[in-house]
Formats: sequence, structure tokens, C-alpha cells
Amino acid sequence: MGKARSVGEDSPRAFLGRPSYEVAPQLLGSVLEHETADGVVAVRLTEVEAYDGVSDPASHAYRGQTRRNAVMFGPPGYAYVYFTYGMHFCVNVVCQVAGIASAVLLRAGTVVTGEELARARRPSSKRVADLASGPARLCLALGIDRALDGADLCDPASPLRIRLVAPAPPEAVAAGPRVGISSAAEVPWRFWLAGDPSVSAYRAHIPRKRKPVTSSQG
DNA sequence: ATTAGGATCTTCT
DNA sequence: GAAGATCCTAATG
Repeated sequence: MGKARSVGEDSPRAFLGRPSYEVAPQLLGSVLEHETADGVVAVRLTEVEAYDGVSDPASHAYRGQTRRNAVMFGPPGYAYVYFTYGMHFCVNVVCQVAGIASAVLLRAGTVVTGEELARARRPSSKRVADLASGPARLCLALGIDRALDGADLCDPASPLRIRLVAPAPPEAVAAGPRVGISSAAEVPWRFWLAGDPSVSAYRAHIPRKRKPVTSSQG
């Protein structure tokens, strides 16, 4: 039994083929890697959130399949990348078998490879720990955009891939409500490595102010 | 340290 | 048409 161990003895895809709220805390510590012509940047995940299309009104998939969320309804182990707030991308790991939508939003991580490239992509970040301390920051640091929606995270030859590690011990993992959502705001499906400096700051959802109305053209 | 407001466009109703 | 799984900067204590 001297074999190198990943998670259990199943393939990563089988490991992921469960509800996101079970998978999420076990993804902490795993490494997400993106390789481009500019080089490789990798982050060790420190903060994640579970979203479930079946039971969770906050999930993009709760109201059924659309063009945007289609990847979530496919097999596990693929990337669901979405565009939000007119300027940011966020990336999820699809869990559950085909036909059931459930995914883990990757909220933060520590850069373990390609710090120089990550800094170039995130010039406004002062501290190293802030390079990927938020879902859109993580995507920026890694150079993830729309083109990677549907990427196979379980294929080591894929430009965007994940390396699973043995789950962190339960006492290292903290849980609490998710960030920036209005419905199901109480559900404690945000998980992070307690005390890690790269974990993003908690913010409750704040509805945006409406743009001033131009009433002159009545 | 904390708060408030703006940026910007896709998505679904 | 309105809100959104966010981030940055400026202003204030």
C-alpha cells in the first residue's frame, strides 16, 4: 500500500459527484491551476460556498436550466464560469451527476505558483494574501474568463484543472452564511480555513441603489 | 477601520 | 426593465 493517495480511491470526478454542500468543505486545501501562454498560476483554496439547484433559492440553477447555467446540469468536474455585475467573472466546480445542478463557488485562495504573473493581473492588490481573496479576484489572478465555462477540471491536460488533496480536519474548517446573496441568507454554506489571511471579508447583501430616472422624455 | 457610492453589462421576467 | 454569488476609490472617524 505505498501508493500516492489523492482523495479516497475514486477518480476526482466520482469524488465530486455528490451534493455541493457535502463536497464544499472537502475542497479546502485543493489546488486550482490555470495555464496560459503567459505561464501558470495556481491557488490553494481557502474559502468556498455551496449552491444547490434543487433546494436552494440562491442558486443560479434553482429556477431551471438556462443558457448561462447549462454546465451545472451536466456531469461533475467541469467549470461553471459566469459573468456578473457587468465586469466580473466567478468560477464554480460542478458537483452531482448529469441532470442535477449543484456547484461550489470558489471564493478565495492563496497563490502557490506564479505569484509574479498574478500580481501583474491584479495590480491593485497590496498584500500577497489579497491576490485571490474574493471570487472575482481569484478569477482575475488566475486569468479565468467566459472562455473557460465548461472546462474539464479533472483532466490534467486541461488548461484549467484542479488537484484534489486529502480533506482538512474538521477543526480547521469554519462555516457561516454566504456572502452577497439576498435569498437563503441564513444557510451556513460558506466554508473557509479558519484564520487564513486570504479569506475574503464577509459582507451581507446590499441591494443597489437605482439609477436616477430620466423623466423628461415622458 | 468603516462606510458609501460608482462602475458596467448580462441575464431573466 | 431591474437586479445581480463584486471590487475599487474616496471620504470620514
